[in-house]
Amino acid sequence: MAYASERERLAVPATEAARHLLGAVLTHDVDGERVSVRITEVEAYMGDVDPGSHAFRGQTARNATMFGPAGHLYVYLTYGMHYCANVVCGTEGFATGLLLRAGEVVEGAEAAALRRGNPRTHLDLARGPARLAQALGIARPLDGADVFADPLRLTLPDEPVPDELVSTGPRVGVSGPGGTDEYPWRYWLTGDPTVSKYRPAVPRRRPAAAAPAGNPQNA
DNA sequence: GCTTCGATCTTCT
DNA sequence: GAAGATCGAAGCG
Repeated sequence: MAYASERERLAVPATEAARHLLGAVLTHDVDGERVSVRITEVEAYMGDVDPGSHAFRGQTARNATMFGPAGHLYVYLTYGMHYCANVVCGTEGFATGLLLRAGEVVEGAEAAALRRGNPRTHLDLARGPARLAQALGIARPLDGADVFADPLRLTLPDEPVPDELVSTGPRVGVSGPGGTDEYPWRYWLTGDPTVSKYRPAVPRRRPAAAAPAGNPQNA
């Protein structure tokens, strides 16, 4: 079936697979409640050569899925409260993947809005990696799931998106090497209204000094 | 409208 | 013990 060849289209470097994934539709079926998202923005992570990747320091229990075969979902919790989802690409063992950064809900918008709580507009339903995951109902138990098998279903476009419709740029939220335009590994559909706004990576400020000089408590 | 900050907890050093 | 592939609300102009 088409499934085998669709998986093969992801078994290439993430920078290439990105053009297959843009415009693709990811569906998640939870108890008959289906939400589908058309992917409009992705970010490539290139395994152990990529300082911005979770896999940079080698395989751990958390990122094991990234080291597996293409076409599986790597789901992780970030900042203690948000889930993000990657589609694993490339060759097994090389830990490359594409972070789903943004998309447009094309099916099940009501269910997605319910999960999201308080979206301002339809476009906000899946704009941003954590929002997209939440709209689709993706959480940790889906880590390692096959995107071509229940309860997920990824449908790639018949043909890769033409280059002229794809923009590239620096990655978002990645600090240090790998976050600059030295690695333009963020891809989006040019002009798509659901693409998340670019925010430069800034290290969070440390909490105010734990022991301020003038504090009497600090002896 | 844009900028800044707090929430919250897992994972790795 | 510290940082992190984020989001949303509050504050300010």
